[in-house]
Amino acid sequence: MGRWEPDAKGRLVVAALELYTSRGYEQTTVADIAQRAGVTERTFFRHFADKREVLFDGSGELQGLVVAAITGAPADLPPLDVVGAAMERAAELLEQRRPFAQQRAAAIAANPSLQERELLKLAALSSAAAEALRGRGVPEPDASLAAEAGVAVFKVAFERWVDDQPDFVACVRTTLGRLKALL
Amino acid sequence: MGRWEPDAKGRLVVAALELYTSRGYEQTTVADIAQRAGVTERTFFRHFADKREVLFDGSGELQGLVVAAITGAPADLPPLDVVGAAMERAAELLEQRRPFAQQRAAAIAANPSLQERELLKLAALSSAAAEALRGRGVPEPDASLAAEAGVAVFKVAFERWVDDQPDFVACVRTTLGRLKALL
DNA sequence: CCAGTGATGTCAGCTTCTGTCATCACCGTA
DNA sequence: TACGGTGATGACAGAAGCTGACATCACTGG
Repeated sequence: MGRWEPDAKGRLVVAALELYTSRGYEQTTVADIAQRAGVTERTFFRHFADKREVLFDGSGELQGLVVAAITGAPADLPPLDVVGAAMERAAELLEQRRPFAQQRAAAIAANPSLQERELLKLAALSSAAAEALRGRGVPEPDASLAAEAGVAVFKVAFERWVDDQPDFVACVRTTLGRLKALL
Repeated sequence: MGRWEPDAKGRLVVAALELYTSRGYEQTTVADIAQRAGVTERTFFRHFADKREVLFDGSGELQGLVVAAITGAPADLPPLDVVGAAMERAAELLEQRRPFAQQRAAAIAANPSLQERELLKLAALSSAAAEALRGRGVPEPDASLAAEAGVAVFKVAFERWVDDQPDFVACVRTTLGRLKALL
């Protein structure tokens, strides 16, 4: 055994989610989270840039998956379907952690500060997707529009998946279908 | 003349935008803004919920315009065109204040904290638009998707308008056209 | 002339977040 | 075995964001 218990970062994530859920984000101080995780407040800020970021540790991984899927998609697939297929890849990450994702989504839905951070992560995802589309030769503004539309599909599909639709890929497919039908 | 100079709120907005522009959002303290506006820090927080909100005072007005436009649109117009037409109504607000809007957009683009707040306002706009569409009988998930797509069009069109395309309505029209072509 | 109202000032205090230095188990190397 | 470097953590001070409580005082209506 080391000098400290291992995985301080993971303990901080769990502690934060528990406290955000039970007493709410605003009523939770970083000192509370740190104490529950068995570290000091200063250590929290070494692992996470701020009090919100503790719930968004996996966003980089998700973005990497999506970008790779866009880059590796068949060359003749239309932009919107490329992004749609890439969003389906997110299922691999999500389905494994369904209970965590649901509890996390509930905490975020309950607090505007956390919603802001979520929206920023989704905007970053959209920018990265647009960049990947441009790498495939899709011009502007089509790349940005397809990326934004894809993220919109993701948002709606994710909401349905959290709200008891068990198959995320199916959620994305039907949602994308509805979007296409709108025109 | 009253006990105090009138329009403290307006002076705070101007002072904040000037300071965010010249020395940056993070390097500006609320005390700086208040001093430049000739009030105390406490008065700043009476007019604005936090340091970011000072740049988003007009967002409620914009949302009201858009919702009214959706509610009052011709009954047979397809949802996406309803939202598109509503976004064009934003031109009335924007074209009047072009220099202000440009300087404000530059400040926001330079700082992630301000971007978060902007994204939250746009998400609120999207929610309100979806609600207005539902009021017209558009079912879910079509209402949310059309609203999200409309906001995506707004974002891209706004970016082009700020970047020297003088006619906002034209930006919305051509951007919406590109989106439709994607499907 | 006077009481009520509303915008502001003053001040104390909590929380978030940062900079800086100290500690000390672990690891590779001599 | 001894020893110096490394990296995660603790301890502490302090700036800045934000809130609650109370005081002030021009203005307003009666």
